Amino acid sequence: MSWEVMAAEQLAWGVMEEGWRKGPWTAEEDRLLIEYVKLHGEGRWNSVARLAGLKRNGKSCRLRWVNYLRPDLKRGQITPHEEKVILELHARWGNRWSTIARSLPGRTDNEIKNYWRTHFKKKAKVSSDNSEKSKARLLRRQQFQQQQLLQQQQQQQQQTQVFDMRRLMSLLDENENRVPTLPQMKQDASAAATPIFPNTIDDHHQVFLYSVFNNSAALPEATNHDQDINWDGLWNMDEFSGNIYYSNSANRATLRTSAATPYY
DNA sequence: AATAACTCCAACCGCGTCTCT
DNA sequence: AAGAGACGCGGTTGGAGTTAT
Repeated sequence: MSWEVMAAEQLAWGVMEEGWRKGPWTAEEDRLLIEYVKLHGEGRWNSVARLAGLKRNGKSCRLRWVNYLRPDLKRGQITPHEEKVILELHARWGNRWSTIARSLPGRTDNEIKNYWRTHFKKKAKVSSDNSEKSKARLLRRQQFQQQQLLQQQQQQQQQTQVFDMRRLMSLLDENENRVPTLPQMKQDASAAATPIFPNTIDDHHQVFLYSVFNNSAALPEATNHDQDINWDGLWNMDEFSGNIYYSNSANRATLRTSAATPYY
Protein backbone atom coordinates (compact mmCIF):
# COMPACT_ATOMS: atom_id res chain seq x y z
CA MET A 1 0.00 0.00 0.00
CA SER A 2 1.42 3.33 -0.97
CA TRP A 3 1.78 6.11 1.56
CA GLU A 4 -0.71 8.19 -0.44
CA VAL A 5 -3.37 5.50 -0.04
CA MET A 6 -2.59 5.14 3.64
CA ALA A 7 -2.81 8.89 4.14
CA ALA A 8 -6.13 9.00 2.29
CA GLU A 9 -7.51 6.33 4.57
CA GLN A 10 -6.35 8.27 7.59
CA LEU A 11 -8.10 11.38 6.28
CA ALA A 12 -11.34 9.47 5.86
CA TRP A 13 -10.68 8.23 9.38
CA GLY A 14 -11.74 4.76 8.51
CA VAL A 15 -9.42 2.71 10.67
CA MET A 16 -7.93 -0.41 9.08
CA GLU A 17 -7.47 -3.38 11.38
CA GLU A 18 -6.47 -6.78 10.03
CA GLY A 19 -7.66 -5.59 6.63
CA TRP A 20 -11.12 -4.51 7.85
CA ARG A 21 -12.29 -0.94 7.79
CA LYS A 22 -13.84 0.46 10.96
CA GLY A 23 -15.65 3.62 11.96
CA PRO A 24 -18.37 5.59 10.18
CA TRP A 25 -19.72 4.26 6.91
CA THR A 26 -19.34 6.21 3.68
CA ALA A 27 -22.14 6.68 1.15
CA GLU A 28 -20.29 4.42 -1.26
CA GLU A 29 -20.07 1.63 1.31
CA ASP A 30 -23.78 1.98 2.00
CA ARG A 31 -24.51 1.73 -1.70
CA LEU A 32 -22.43 -1.42 -2.04
CA LEU A 33 -24.13 -3.02 0.94
CA ILE A 34 -27.61 -2.18 -0.35
CA GLU A 35 -26.69 -3.64 -3.72
CA TYR A 36 -25.42 -6.77 -2.04
CA VAL A 37 -28.65 -7.30 -0.07
CA LYS A 38 -30.73 -6.69 -3.18
CA LEU A 39 -28.85 -9.42 -4.99
CA HIS A 40 -28.26 -11.95 -2.23
CA GLY A 41 -30.73 -11.11 0.50
CA GLU A 42 -29.98 -10.71 4.20
CA GLY A 43 -27.60 -13.07 5.89
CA ARG A 44 -24.25 -14.60 4.95
CA TRP A 45 -22.72 -11.40 6.20
CA ASN A 46 -19.21 -12.74 6.15
CA SER A 47 -19.51 -13.12 2.38
CA VAL A 48 -20.24 -9.44 1.90
CA ALA A 49 -16.61 -8.42 1.85
CA ARG A 50 -15.82 -10.92 -0.87
CA LEU A 51 -18.99 -10.52 -2.94
CA ALA A 52 -19.60 -6.79 -2.62
CA GLY A 53 -16.05 -5.56 -2.52
CA LEU A 54 -16.48 -4.04 0.93
CA LYS A 55 -13.59 -3.92 3.36
CA ARG A 56 -15.94 -4.48 6.29
CA ASN A 57 -16.35 -7.59 8.39
CA GLY A 58 -19.66 -9.41 8.47
CA LYS A 59 -20.59 -8.13 11.87
CA SER A 60 -20.17 -4.53 10.86
CA CYS A 61 -22.20 -5.08 7.66
CA ARG A 62 -25.05 -6.76 9.49
CA LEU A 63 -25.17 -3.97 12.06
CA ARG A 64 -25.18 -1.27 9.40
CA TRP A 65 -28.00 -2.98 7.53
CA VAL A 66 -30.13 -3.80 10.57
CA ASN A 67 -29.77 -0.45 12.29
CA TYR A 68 -29.55 1.97 9.42
CA LEU A 69 -30.09 0.74 5.86
CA ARG A 70 -33.09 -1.57 6.17
CA PRO A 71 -35.91 -0.05 4.08
CA ASP A 72 -38.60 -0.77 6.66
CA LEU A 73 -36.93 1.37 9.31
CA LYS A 74 -39.04 4.10 10.82
CA ARG A 75 -37.25 7.43 10.97
CA GLY A 76 -37.95 10.27 13.32
CA GLN A 77 -38.59 10.70 17.00
CA ILE A 78 -40.10 8.08 19.25
CA THR A 79 -43.79 8.91 19.61
CA PRO A 80 -45.54 9.15 22.99
CA HIS A 81 -47.33 5.91 22.21
CA GLU A 82 -44.06 4.18 21.41
CA GLU A 83 -42.58 5.57 24.60
CA LYS A 84 -45.48 4.12 26.55
CA VAL A 85 -44.94 0.74 24.93
CA ILE A 86 -41.23 0.88 25.71
CA LEU A 87 -41.93 1.67 29.36
CA GLU A 88 -44.49 -1.09 29.70
CA LEU A 89 -42.38 -3.70 27.96
CA HIS A 90 -39.23 -2.72 29.80
CA ALA A 91 -41.10 -3.12 33.07
CA ARG A 92 -42.05 -6.60 31.91
CA TRP A 93 -38.90 -7.75 30.14
CA GLY A 94 -36.09 -5.62 31.48
CA ASN A 95 -33.21 -4.93 29.11
CA ARG A 96 -34.35 -7.38 26.45
CA TRP A 97 -34.16 -4.77 23.74
CA SER A 98 -34.68 -7.05 20.78
CA THR A 99 -37.82 -8.47 22.39
CA ILE A 100 -39.11 -4.96 22.99
CA ALA A 101 -38.17 -3.91 19.45
CA ARG A 102 -40.36 -6.68 18.00
CA SER A 103 -43.39 -4.84 19.36
CA LEU A 104 -42.33 -1.61 17.69
CA PRO A 105 -42.23 -2.09 13.93
CA GLY A 106 -39.54 -0.05 12.26
CA ARG A 107 -37.60 0.52 15.46
CA THR A 108 -34.34 -1.26 16.19
CA ASP A 109 -33.16 -2.70 19.47
CA ASN A 110 -30.23 -0.31 19.32
CA GLU A 111 -32.53 2.67 18.90
CA ILE A 112 -34.74 1.63 21.80
CA LYS A 113 -31.74 0.92 23.96
CA ASN A 114 -30.29 4.35 23.22
CA TYR A 115 -33.64 6.01 23.83
CA TRP A 116 -34.01 4.27 27.16
CA ARG A 117 -30.53 5.20 28.27
CA THR A 118 -30.87 8.85 27.42
CA HIS A 119 -34.45 9.38 28.58
CA PHE A 120 -35.04 7.05 31.47
CA LYS A 121 -31.87 5.76 32.99
CA LYS A 122 -31.04 9.02 34.69
CA LYS A 123 -34.54 9.23 36.11
CA ALA A 124 -34.21 5.69 37.37
CA LYS A 125 -31.04 6.75 39.14
CA VAL A 126 -32.82 9.72 40.67
CA SER A 127 -35.54 7.34 41.78
CA SER A 128 -32.97 5.10 43.40
CA ASP A 129 -31.45 8.14 45.09
CA ASN A 130 -34.91 8.90 46.41
CA SER A 131 -35.09 5.41 47.79
CA GLU A 132 -31.84 6.10 49.66
CA LYS A 133 -33.41 9.28 50.94
CA SER A 134 -36.46 7.41 52.13
CA LYS A 135 -34.22 4.98 54.03
CA ALA A 136 -32.55 7.92 55.72
CA ARG A 137 -35.98 9.36 56.39
CA LEU A 138 -37.06 6.12 58.03
CA LEU A 139 -34.01 6.24 60.25
CA ARG A 140 -34.72 9.84 61.18
CA ARG A 141 -38.32 8.94 61.91
CA GLN A 142 -37.28 6.10 64.19
CA GLN A 143 -34.91 8.42 65.99
CA PHE A 144 -37.66 10.97 66.23
CA GLN A 145 -40.09 8.45 67.68
CA GLN A 146 -37.54 7.37 70.24
CA GLN A 147 -36.91 10.95 71.09
CA GLN A 148 -40.62 11.62 71.48
CA LEU A 149 -41.01 8.57 73.67
CA LEU A 150 -38.17 9.73 75.87
CA GLN A 151 -39.62 13.21 76.01
CA GLN A 152 -43.03 11.92 76.98
CA GLN A 153 -41.59 9.77 79.73
CA GLN A 154 -39.66 12.71 81.09
CA GLN A 155 -42.70 14.89 80.92
CA GLN A 156 -44.88 12.35 82.68
CA GLN A 157 -42.28 12.01 85.39
CA GLN A 158 -42.08 15.71 85.89
CA GLN A 159 -45.84 16.06 85.51
CA THR A 160 -45.37 19.01 83.26
CA GLN A 161 -47.26 19.99 80.17
CA VAL A 162 -48.33 17.07 77.92
CA PHE A 163 -48.39 17.52 74.18
CA ASP A 164 -51.77 16.78 72.74
CA MET A 165 -51.39 15.55 69.17
CA ARG A 166 -55.08 16.10 68.49
CA ARG A 167 -54.68 19.68 69.49
CA LEU A 168 -51.73 20.01 67.14
CA MET A 169 -53.67 18.44 64.32
CA SER A 170 -56.52 20.83 64.75
CA LEU A 171 -54.08 23.70 64.90
CA LEU A 172 -52.61 22.55 61.63
CA ASP A 173 -56.09 22.38 60.14
CA GLU A 174 -56.87 25.85 61.31
CA ASN A 175 -53.64 27.10 59.78
CA GLU A 176 -53.90 25.29 56.50
CA ASN A 177 -51.56 26.62 53.79
CA ARG A 178 -49.56 28.52 56.29
CA VAL A 179 -46.55 26.27 56.35
CA PRO A 180 -43.69 28.71 56.72
CA THR A 181 -40.32 28.58 55.13
CA LEU A 182 -37.55 27.42 57.39
CA PRO A 183 -35.74 30.72 57.89
CA GLN A 184 -39.04 32.37 58.69
CA MET A 185 -39.90 29.58 61.06
CA LYS A 186 -36.53 29.55 62.68
CA GLN A 187 -36.39 33.24 63.13
CA ASP A 188 -39.93 33.59 64.34
CA ALA A 189 -40.00 30.53 66.51
CA SER A 190 -36.73 31.19 68.24
CA ALA A 191 -37.31 34.87 68.73
CA ALA A 192 -41.02 34.34 69.35
CA ALA A 193 -41.55 37.71 67.76
CA THR A 194 -44.33 37.20 65.22
CA PRO A 195 -46.34 34.01 65.44
CA ILE A 196 -45.92 31.77 62.39
CA PHE A 197 -49.40 30.38 62.83
CA PRO A 198 -51.00 33.61 63.90
CA ASN A 199 -54.41 32.23 64.72
CA THR A 200 -53.78 30.28 67.83
CA ILE A 201 -50.41 28.65 68.22
CA ASP A 202 -48.31 29.80 71.09
CA ASP A 203 -44.53 30.01 71.09
CA HIS A 204 -44.10 26.67 72.72
CA HIS A 205 -46.16 24.89 70.05
CA GLN A 206 -44.42 26.78 67.28
CA VAL A 207 -41.10 25.40 68.42
CA PHE A 208 -42.61 21.97 68.73
CA LEU A 209 -44.13 22.17 65.26
CA TYR A 210 -40.81 23.22 63.91
CA SER A 211 -39.23 20.16 65.41
CA VAL A 212 -41.98 17.96 63.97
CA PHE A 213 -41.49 19.41 60.52
CA ASN A 214 -37.80 18.85 60.72
CA ASN A 215 -37.62 15.78 62.90
CA SER A 216 -35.32 17.57 65.22
CA ALA A 217 -35.65 18.88 68.71
CA ALA A 218 -33.09 21.58 68.08
CA LEU A 219 -33.33 24.42 65.64
CA PRO A 220 -30.73 23.94 62.91
CA GLU A 221 -28.98 26.66 61.01
CA ALA A 222 -30.80 28.13 58.04
CA THR A 223 -30.29 26.24 54.84
CA ASN A 224 -30.72 26.79 51.14
CA HIS A 225 -33.05 23.80 50.98
CA ASP A 226 -35.71 25.09 53.28
CA GLN A 227 -38.67 23.82 51.36
CA ASP A 228 -37.18 20.36 51.03
CA ILE A 229 -36.72 20.09 54.71
CA ASN A 230 -40.21 21.25 55.52
CA TRP A 231 -41.89 18.86 53.11
CA ASP A 232 -39.59 16.08 54.14
CA GLY A 233 -40.90 16.63 57.61
CA LEU A 234 -44.43 16.47 56.36
CA TRP A 235 -43.90 13.09 54.72
CA ASN A 236 -42.57 11.81 58.00
CA MET A 237 -45.39 13.32 59.91
CA ASP A 238 -47.85 11.54 57.71
CA GLU A 239 -46.15 8.21 58.23
CA PHE A 240 -45.64 8.87 61.89
CA SER A 241 -49.05 9.99 62.97
CA GLY A 242 -51.41 8.34 60.59
CA ASN A 243 -53.46 10.91 58.80
CA ILE A 244 -52.30 14.28 59.93
CA TYR A 245 -51.17 15.03 56.46
CA TYR A 246 -54.31 14.10 54.63
CA SER A 247 -56.54 15.92 57.05
CA ASN A 248 -54.33 18.92 56.78
CA SER A 249 -54.38 20.15 53.23
CA ALA A 250 -55.69 19.15 49.86
CA ASN A 251 -52.94 21.14 48.24
CA ARG A 252 -50.26 19.30 50.10
CA ALA A 253 -51.93 16.01 49.29
CA THR A 254 -51.73 16.93 45.62
CA LEU A 255 -48.07 17.78 46.01
CA ARG A 256 -47.47 14.54 47.83
CA THR A 257 -49.17 12.57 45.08
CA SER A 258 -47.05 14.20 42.42
CA ALA A 259 -43.89 13.65 44.40
CA ALA A 260 -44.72 10.03 45.06
CA THR A 261 -45.64 9.23 41.46
CA PRO A 262 -43.11 6.67 40.27
CA TYR A 263 -41.09 7.59 37.26
CA TYR A 264 -38.41 5.87 35.37
C1' DA B 1 -18.05 34.72 22.58
C1' DA B 2 -15.98 30.92 24.81
C1' DT B 3 -16.32 26.70 26.84
C1' DA B 4 -18.11 23.30 29.83
C1' DA B 5 -21.77 20.08 30.33
C1' DC B 6 -25.09 17.41 28.41
C1' DT B 7 -27.60 14.64 24.85
C1' DC B 8 -27.94 11.78 20.99
C1' DC B 9 -26.80 7.97 18.33
C1' DA B 10 -23.84 5.16 15.20
C1' DA B 11 -20.69 1.80 15.76
C1' DC B 12 -17.80 -1.40 18.23
C1' DC B 13 -16.92 -5.30 21.43
C1' DG B 14 -17.47 -9.53 24.01
C1' DC B 15 -20.08 -13.29 24.73
C1' DG B 16 -23.83 -16.62 24.35
C1' DT B 17 -26.64 -19.29 21.18
C1' DC B 18 -27.68 -21.41 16.91
C1' DT B 19 -26.66 -24.00 12.78
C1' DC B 20 -24.11 -26.64 9.83
C1' DT B 21 -20.87 -30.18 8.74
C1' DA C 1 -21.47 -35.69 19.53
C1' DA C 2 -18.34 -32.10 18.77
C1' DG C 3 -16.16 -28.28 16.74
C1' DA C 4 -16.27 -24.16 13.92
C1' DG C 5 -18.34 -20.44 11.96
C1' DA C 6 -22.38 -17.41 11.72
C1' DC C 7 -25.57 -14.80 13.98
C1' DG C 8 -27.86 -12.08 17.55
C1' DC C 9 -27.91 -9.58 21.80
C1' DG C 10 -26.77 -6.31 25.42
C1' DG C 11 -23.27 -3.21 27.12
C1' DT C 12 -20.14 0.39 26.10
C1' DT C 13 -17.66 4.01 23.66
C1' DG C 14 -16.71 8.20 21.42
C1' DG C 15 -17.70 11.94 18.18
C1' DA C 16 -20.99 15.48 16.75
C1' DG C 17 -24.43 18.53 17.90
C1' DT C 18 -26.93 21.29 21.33
C1' DT C 19 -27.69 23.80 25.51
C1' DA C 20 -26.30 26.12 29.67
C1' DT C 21 -23.20 29.03 32.13
